[in-house]
Amino acid sequence: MKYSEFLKLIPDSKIDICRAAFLEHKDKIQIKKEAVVIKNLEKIFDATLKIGVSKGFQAMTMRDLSAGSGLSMGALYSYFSSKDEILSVYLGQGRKIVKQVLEAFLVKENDPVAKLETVIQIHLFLTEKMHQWFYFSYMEAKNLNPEEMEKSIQSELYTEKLVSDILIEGYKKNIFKDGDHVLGASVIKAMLQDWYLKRGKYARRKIGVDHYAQFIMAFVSAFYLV
Amino acid sequence: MKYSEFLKLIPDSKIDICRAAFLEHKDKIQIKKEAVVIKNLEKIFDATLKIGVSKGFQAMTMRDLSAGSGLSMGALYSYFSSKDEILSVYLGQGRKIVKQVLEAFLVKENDPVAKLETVIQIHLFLTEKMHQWFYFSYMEAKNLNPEEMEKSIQSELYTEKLVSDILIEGYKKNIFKDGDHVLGASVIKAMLQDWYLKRGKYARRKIGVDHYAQFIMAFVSAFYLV
DNA sequence: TAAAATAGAACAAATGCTCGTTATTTCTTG
DNA sequence: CAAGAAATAACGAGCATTTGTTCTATTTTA
Repeated sequence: MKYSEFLKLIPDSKIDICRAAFLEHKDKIQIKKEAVVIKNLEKIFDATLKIGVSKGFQAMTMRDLSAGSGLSMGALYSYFSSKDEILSVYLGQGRKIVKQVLEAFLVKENDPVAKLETVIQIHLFLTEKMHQWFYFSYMEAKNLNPEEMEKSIQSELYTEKLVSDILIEGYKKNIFKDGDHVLGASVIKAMLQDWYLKRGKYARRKIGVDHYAQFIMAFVSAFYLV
Repeated sequence: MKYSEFLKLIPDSKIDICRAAFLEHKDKIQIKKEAVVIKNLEKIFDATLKIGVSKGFQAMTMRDLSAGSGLSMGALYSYFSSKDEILSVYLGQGRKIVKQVLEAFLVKENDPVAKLETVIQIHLFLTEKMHQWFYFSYMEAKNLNPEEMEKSIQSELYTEKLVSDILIEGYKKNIFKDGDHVLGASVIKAMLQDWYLKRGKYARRKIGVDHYAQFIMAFVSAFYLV
């Protein structure tokens, strides 16, 4: 699959995140009308991402966010009860989308090689589409409270397990070589993460996501295909 | 080479960093006696690393640092003129050590395969020994001023170039396959970085640095060896 | 005892958050 | 369908606290 095809197949993640955040936090948000909430959550999350990526969440002040989102301090606090809550909710909702999309695409495949290619591609495509969110999530996870941080770690391990399960299945079907598949998955994950952690570098070198996906698949295949 | 052997071959990086920092900033540091400076720089850097890794440099206050290092606020400011300067100096000195050690080991090798193995091993061993420094450096680089940030990026690209040069040399000698060696080096770098970015995960799984180095070498060899 | 090093109170600026007020939208009623 | 009333949303100055930094007083060292 090409990235361009992928884009056509998935809904707009931005609005999804805002709608889901509203539904899940309806009781905490002091604003009642859905349309208003979604419109402003989008402003808040957009500004959080923009400022957060450029100077870090800790360094972002509520005044920065107010200026960036176009909402007053007071308005911000009628959507979220604290600065930290913005981070928690935003990262939490993003994680859900990631899980949903990955599973939706993986369920279509049966062959281990196709599954491996799919998980590599879709992970890269997702991180391409939401690259700022991923970068932000990676860099700011340590600023979350312990339980939210745990969720973040679990989310990482979940993706890794998707990969290691595929490797193990492939080995059992005599398609992949034997080996430490957990460590293998870990290393593959590292390569996938590099795509959004070093976005600027790859852009400067004019390496696109389709090319990167194909390269990673070749790299991994060389080691695992029998 | 094993990590245990590596450790015997290199001097204590902690004291090296402090001594180098003193020599280079003698004029800026208001304290005159070298022994005093080095003793206290070590306390300051240790505390910076400890607090910085756990809560991030931005969130670390000078009072945290004062408590953590056992020095008063006044004392801290007779070693550094600002909080940011601590970060700049510490990261800068660390980068120097990394460069020195990598080059010292690489110069001993001639064969591309041996060079590749060396750069993988030494990079991993260095990041094992200084893993907190590397993690801290990676996470806080974006909080540096533009010129220091540029140095940080250059330092990353330098390591990558070490790898890509080896791959290209190996290709010219018909030992390695053809391909996009810059992209290859980039991906190898990502795997190397994972070692210190996910230190906790590997520790929990009881995977040691020697085993990880051997795995990465096998992974890379499968793709590159003709 | 003079120089060097450290201490920690004091200061201005900045920060997260609150709360009384104002503006806007929606509903009610003659 | 007005126009007043009620509900909802947005505003932003102000509060207590915390922050990086400075400065003078004190202690330590040689």
